[in-house]
Amino acid sequence: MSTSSYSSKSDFVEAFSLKIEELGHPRIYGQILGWLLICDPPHQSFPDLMENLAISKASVSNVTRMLLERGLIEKVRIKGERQIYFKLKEGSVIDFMQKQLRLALDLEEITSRGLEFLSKEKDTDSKRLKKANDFHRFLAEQSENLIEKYKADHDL
Amino acid sequence: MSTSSYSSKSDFVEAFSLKIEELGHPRIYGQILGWLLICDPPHQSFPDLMENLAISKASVSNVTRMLLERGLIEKVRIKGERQIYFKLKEGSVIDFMQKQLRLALDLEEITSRGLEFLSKEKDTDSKRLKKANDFHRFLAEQSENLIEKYKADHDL
DNA sequence: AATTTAGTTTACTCAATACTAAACAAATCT
DNA sequence: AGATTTGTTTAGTATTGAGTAAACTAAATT
Repeated sequence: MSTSSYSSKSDFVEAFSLKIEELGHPRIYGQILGWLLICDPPHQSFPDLMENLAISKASVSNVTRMLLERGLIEKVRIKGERQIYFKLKEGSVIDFMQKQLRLALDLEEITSRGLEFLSKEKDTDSKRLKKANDFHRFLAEQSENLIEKYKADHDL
Repeated sequence: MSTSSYSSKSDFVEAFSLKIEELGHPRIYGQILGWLLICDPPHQSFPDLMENLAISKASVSNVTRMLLERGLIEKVRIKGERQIYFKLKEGSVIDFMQKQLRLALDLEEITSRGLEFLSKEKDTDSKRLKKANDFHRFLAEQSENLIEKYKADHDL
């Protein structure tokens, strides 16, 4: 499987945003993140984003707000300029994936409560759920460790 | 945060399916998986699923087909009975999460191709993308290791 | 063979949401 | 103050997909 590379920045942005979209985010969410990974300069204005991604002003406004709230991008102000610029926040890639890994933690909690209920009911077969709970706890703990280890080793 | 447990099996199923739904699956997808984790007996017929989950026959047919294709459930036949039964496949919980972890691998590949393109273009700043690629490769490798370790230690 | 049972497929409805255009608000410049 | 630039909010369109009822197919029982 030789990784045939992209033939434009747009190609990368599309592939990247498609993957992000699969996770349930709006298309433009991934487009902006992807673009901010490779654009030059690293900070981009409203018109920059509108032109390069072919999206409306309203979309830039709405989606940048989402990304700001989630702490994935930040505003940049430049002296003497009226426009807002946006750039990726340091560590945003890690934060993004860390959020994904919360799934294991959530499922651990849900299965844990399920087990608690089953025990009250003296339910015959809690084996399946117990296995699931074990696995999710393991995964939640270990993946958290992974991130911490990475952060420690790779300075931010 | 004391985990106040559920007060019915349905409560568990709803909580579980809601979390699965967040991942982009249909509601019923998670409902069936959740129910098959706690139902008694572990194998369930069309009417079982229709009644306990309050869903239509068509939905049972469609969603069980999806789950079968993905290898998360399997058919059970009982001698002298015409009905099909479904049960969770052994290891389905692990398989499910392993699929989630593919995200890191996919993003590693996408960022890798992006870097390849940037290098051809002699792009000034590939620092952001390189960092992202590093991180995703780390995560893909390590999380794969985690699963393997778990499988080795916990016999299936 | 005819009828009942079991499951699939088709066609439709309904709800959610992404995205945008246009109206609006706020701030800066002349 | 008036005009222009910059960004937000509102209201509307359009697409997508989940879920179901009903029609259909296949198999087994009488």
